[in-house]
Amino acid sequence: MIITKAGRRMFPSVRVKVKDLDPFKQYYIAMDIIPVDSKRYRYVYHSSQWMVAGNTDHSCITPRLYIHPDSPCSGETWMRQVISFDRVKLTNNEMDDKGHIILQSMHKYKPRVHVIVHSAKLDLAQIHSLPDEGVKTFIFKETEFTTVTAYQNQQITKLKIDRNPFAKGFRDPGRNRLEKNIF
Amino acid sequence: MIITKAGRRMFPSVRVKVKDLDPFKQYYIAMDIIPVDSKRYRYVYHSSQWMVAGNTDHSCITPRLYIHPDSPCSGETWMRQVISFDRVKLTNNEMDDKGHIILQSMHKYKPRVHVIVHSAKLDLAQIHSLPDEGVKTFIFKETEFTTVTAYQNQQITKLKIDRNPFAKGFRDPGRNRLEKNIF
DNA sequence: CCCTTTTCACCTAGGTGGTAAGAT
DNA sequence: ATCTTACCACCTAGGTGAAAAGGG
Repeated sequence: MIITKAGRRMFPSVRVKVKDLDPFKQYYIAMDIIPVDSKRYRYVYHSSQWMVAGNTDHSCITPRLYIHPDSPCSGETWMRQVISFDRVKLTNNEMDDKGHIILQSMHKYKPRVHVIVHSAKLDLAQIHSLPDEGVKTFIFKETEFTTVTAYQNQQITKLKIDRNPFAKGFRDPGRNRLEKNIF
Repeated sequence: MIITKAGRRMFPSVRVKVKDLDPFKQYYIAMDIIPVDSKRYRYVYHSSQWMVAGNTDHSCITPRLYIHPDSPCSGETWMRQVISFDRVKLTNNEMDDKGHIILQSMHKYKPRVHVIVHSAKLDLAQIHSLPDEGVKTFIFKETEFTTVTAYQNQQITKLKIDRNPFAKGFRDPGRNRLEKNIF
């Protein structure tokens, strides 16, 4: 996943469905992203894989919480829709003041989804960390990813270009012909 | 104000500041638009004014409520910002299903702003009408306007073009030269 | 005749990876 | 040598009034 100073959307975006909420209770739904380990990685081109390239200490950093913009909302409404986190932005700027999720490049991460029971004390404009109770957290192994500032191999670049509507400008078939003719 | 079937933004947008809320209570803030009278108007070009052109019965129509997208939010947060209704859309389509505010063309209207105390029963996704209590309503005489499907005189057209960033394409000075040379 | 609808060029606003220069 | 930054062309997405066509 490319991360920049200004912030880039996470793509493909995390999308979930929820069940077994109380239809009449109010919930926040939120996402954060935590390190998979404390390793720094580098991509070894000739063997086409990520290799450990050192250690990092994530221990003192509390990950930022991204509250889904529909929050708070009734259980009934949440359960009726696919919940998409397509507007969350990732940044490598540790001083970010736009509320984006801050990550370090060349590290492995996994998103978490939190379902938070609304209580009178919670304010959408002020929640910056998870409350102590009333929270259920879910992770999905298949959503793990590695952060970069530029893609390291052409398979991932192609995948991104083919799937993301905003990258349609790079799908020009003439653009690929050159590469294909190399073979 | 131009209204269309698809819905157009209200411009200039209604912007308000609020004071004397309880900083720790939660509030919804909403807008609706009600008729100034039950008259239909037409614009008389040679006298440059709107004239009564018949009666209409608005009595059976409950105006649609536009909930400010930041709702619900704490009094403290509401008071700290200018509250702008720049995303509300107006339509002349009585069958509209996109939640836009429905108005009739060639009528006079005035926006109202409502400050609504949050109660456990209120759900952002389900409020479609004003609750019976816990509501304070404000009107501002200077926000009255007349609806049209095409502008009736060049002063208002010029005002709209000059102020709205999306109409910059019509500001081209060459465009006005033709009209000016008529005199 | 008067008002409405449809389509359009021309904007704002913002999301892509590429590329060359910069930084360490 | 390796990673990052700044800027770019090229997209998506959507908000303007103009103009011509439509409708009663």
